[in-house]
Amino acid sequence: MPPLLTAAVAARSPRWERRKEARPGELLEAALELFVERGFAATRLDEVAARAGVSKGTLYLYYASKEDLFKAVVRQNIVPLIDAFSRDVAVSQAASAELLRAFFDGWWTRFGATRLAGIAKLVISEAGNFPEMALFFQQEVVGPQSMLLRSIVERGIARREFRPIDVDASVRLWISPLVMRAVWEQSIQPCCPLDMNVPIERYLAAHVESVLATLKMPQS
Amino acid sequence: MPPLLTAAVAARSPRWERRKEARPGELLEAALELFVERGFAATRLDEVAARAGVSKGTLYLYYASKEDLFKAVVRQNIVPLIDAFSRDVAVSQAASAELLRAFFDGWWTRFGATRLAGIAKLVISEAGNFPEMALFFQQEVVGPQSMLLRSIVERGIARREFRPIDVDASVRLWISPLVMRAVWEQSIQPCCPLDMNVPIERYLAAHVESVLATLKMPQS
Amino acid sequence: MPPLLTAAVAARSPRWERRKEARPGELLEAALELFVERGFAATRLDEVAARAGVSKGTLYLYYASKEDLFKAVVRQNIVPLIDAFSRDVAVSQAASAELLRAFFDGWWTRFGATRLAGIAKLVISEAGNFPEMALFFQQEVVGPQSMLLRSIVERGIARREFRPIDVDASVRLWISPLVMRAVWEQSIQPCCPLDMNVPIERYLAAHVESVLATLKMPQS
Amino acid sequence: MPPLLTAAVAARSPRWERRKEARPGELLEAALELFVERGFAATRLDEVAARAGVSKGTLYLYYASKEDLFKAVVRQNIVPLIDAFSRDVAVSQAASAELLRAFFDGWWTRFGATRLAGIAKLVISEAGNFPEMALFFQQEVVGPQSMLLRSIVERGIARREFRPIDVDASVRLWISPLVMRAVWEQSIQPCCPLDMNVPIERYLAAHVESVLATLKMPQS
DNA sequence: GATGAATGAGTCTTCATTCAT
DNA sequence: TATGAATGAAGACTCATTCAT
Repeated sequence: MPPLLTAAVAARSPRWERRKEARPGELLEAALELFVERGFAATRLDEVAARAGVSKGTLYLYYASKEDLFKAVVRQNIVPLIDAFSRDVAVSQAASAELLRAFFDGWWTRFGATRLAGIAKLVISEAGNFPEMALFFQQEVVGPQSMLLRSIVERGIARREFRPIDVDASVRLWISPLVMRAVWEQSIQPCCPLDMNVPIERYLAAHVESVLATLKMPQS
Repeated sequence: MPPLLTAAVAARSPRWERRKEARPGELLEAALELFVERGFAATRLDEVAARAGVSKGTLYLYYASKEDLFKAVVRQNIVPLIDAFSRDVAVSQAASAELLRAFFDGWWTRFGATRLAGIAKLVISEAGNFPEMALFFQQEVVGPQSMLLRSIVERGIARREFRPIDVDASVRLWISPLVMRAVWEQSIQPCCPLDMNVPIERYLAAHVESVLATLKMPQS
Repeated sequence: MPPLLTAAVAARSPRWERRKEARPGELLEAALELFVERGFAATRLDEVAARAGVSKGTLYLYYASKEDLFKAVVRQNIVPLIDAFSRDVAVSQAASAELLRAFFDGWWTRFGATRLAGIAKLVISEAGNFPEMALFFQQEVVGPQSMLLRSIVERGIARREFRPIDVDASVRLWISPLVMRAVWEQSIQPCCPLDMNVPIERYLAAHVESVLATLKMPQS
Repeated sequence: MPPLLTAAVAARSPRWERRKEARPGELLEAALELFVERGFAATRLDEVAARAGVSKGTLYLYYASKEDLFKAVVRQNIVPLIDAFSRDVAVSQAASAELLRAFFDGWWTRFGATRLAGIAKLVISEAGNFPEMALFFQQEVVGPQSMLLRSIVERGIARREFRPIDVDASVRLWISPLVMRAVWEQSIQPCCPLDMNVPIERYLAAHVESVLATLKMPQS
């Protein structure tokens, strides 16, 4: 048997297999983009299927309905995000100020600059129509991240690196600029070509500076 | 004459009433609520009309299309807001720190706690489908308010009340928690009944404290 | 009392009265134009009323429905047409050839060049939706005119001015070019700006010539 | 197993069938009938779909809008008609009188007695709303046919078979009775059950006779 | 499994008709 | 009598969903 044929067969078969495996992911990818851009109702399944390179009927082999697809998009994109971040921060021995800086930089790198930004915008937009999603998002994403930031702040206060403050309020307060910036870049920003936004580095630097100034011990 | 008959006649409401003056406002009100709650596409004009107490056809006497209604909702609710605020703050003789506090409190009272919060959420959600609205919102609302905050900060720096900082970045940074909180209360919050959010007073207080800490002159 | 005021009052009042009398006619006029131009369904009562200078509600004071208006338009424009023409021709002492020429010229002047042309186009177009109108038109307009033409031809044959022919067929045949031309000018012609149609005089002359050639006695 | 069951199973027609090839034709057929009968505006797409045996939505798989369907109906039915006729007549070696007779007979057989008659009535009725269609019809149908008739007449004159006449006027004149009769049978005629129209053979015979009498050389 | 033709419920939009003024 | 705001039934069109191939 000619080696070339063997190779061709060998090469073709796995790709076919791989595509079949990859279908759900490709569909979720396409759906995410469109849902983020247009919202749930204005997204047509025709387009999702087309962007994923399959027919509309195929979509229904993987997801039972449009709602189903929406929920899968949100869930599948959120779940992988709630893992590694906490661990990295929790085991650190660095100074609390450094931890804070790492938290904000890491948040942006791992979430704000990724598709989580789109998910956040999506969930905020469709919360009225999908309350479970909003709750899920709050519990699985916002809550844990707040806890993480809270733990850093509380560690700093316990260690007398930071002065005591209203932790509950501050945590929600200091998460906001990150989420807001992420959401902004997904919605308003693309519509304002003339608005030169501040570069993210300066934005983050100013944020860290502000947070640290607030936490600075009185005499130090 | 029997009182009952009188009552019956008085109670008999005509099949419809002629209220040309009041209609636009009632329709915009109803539309605003529904658009904010469900988004543009998921809002049915039947419902808008029903909530305004008119028939579907009447809606078209005042707005030529669903898009038209949407734009009217945004515009009519934004325009009245962009006036008085700046003037009040601009003429103040108070210390810059007090001005800042007034700005944040005022922002919440005049915007965050009003229907502008819903508009903001709406514009963010539908920016993909209505870029002009997003641009309009940025130019008429976000921009002017940023300018106002910026002018306060710069006044304080010029007067040596504040230390010099990255004004561009800080302004955007310090607006975020207000907008975020407003949007949050319109979307995620109502879906999370168990999440006891920090009261707005503590939230604002923490914000002002943080901002002032950042702006404090080194030795003072 | 100042004479000017008297004059003004005197002048206004009759005009007001006159207008009231004239309303139905003005409405029929406006309706005729629009019905001819766009057909029954595509004509909006808004426009009819506007063109007649009244409100839409006023229209209903004179005509109970759109169908009613349509029927009035057709009837009121047809009825005045079935009177004088026959008499003029019937009493003539002229040679039959001259009578024929007079018939065709008269037909064009009295019908083809008037609003009857529009009515004809209208009735033909809407016959499917208003069979009674079509029947009415046939009986009141087409039939009588055919009878008139037939009587002329038969008189000529009886007097040996014309040779005997298939009168039934010829009468219908020789009416056609007139009706066709009239309809054409109401529908296709306005859409073909580059098509230089033959002037009506040459068209009629050719028609009369053709008819007379057909009717000429063999040896004469 | 009971035969009845077998029959039932065999007879059970699926909820819908997949007949991509056949659909456009069936839809155009159904649409043509209804458009001719009722006009454009009064024809409902539901009915077109129902008559074609499909659902309303299916119609939109093939035609993007009602206007689109209308234009397709006109175009698809006209285009096939503008070809063979000219060739047949043009190559003939017969006497010009015979050619003329062939032209009129052929016109009726190929156009007047076919669905073109309905199209003509349709175009005349809707010219006000679809000027392009009217222009198209004039250019593709009326124009070419006039040219054909004109060429026959001019050939006869050139060969001294016919006497010289006003060709432009005569051509338009002599086409009219055919078009008129065709249109008549599509609109007024069906509404006048008592009107015994002249049979088409006598009508055509009288027409040919009239035309030939007009064209006869003086002394011959 | 994959396809895409077919479906039909759902929405926006129009407009003849009504009726309070 | 005249008005024009209000109505609601009707119709074009969309699109999530189904199913024969």
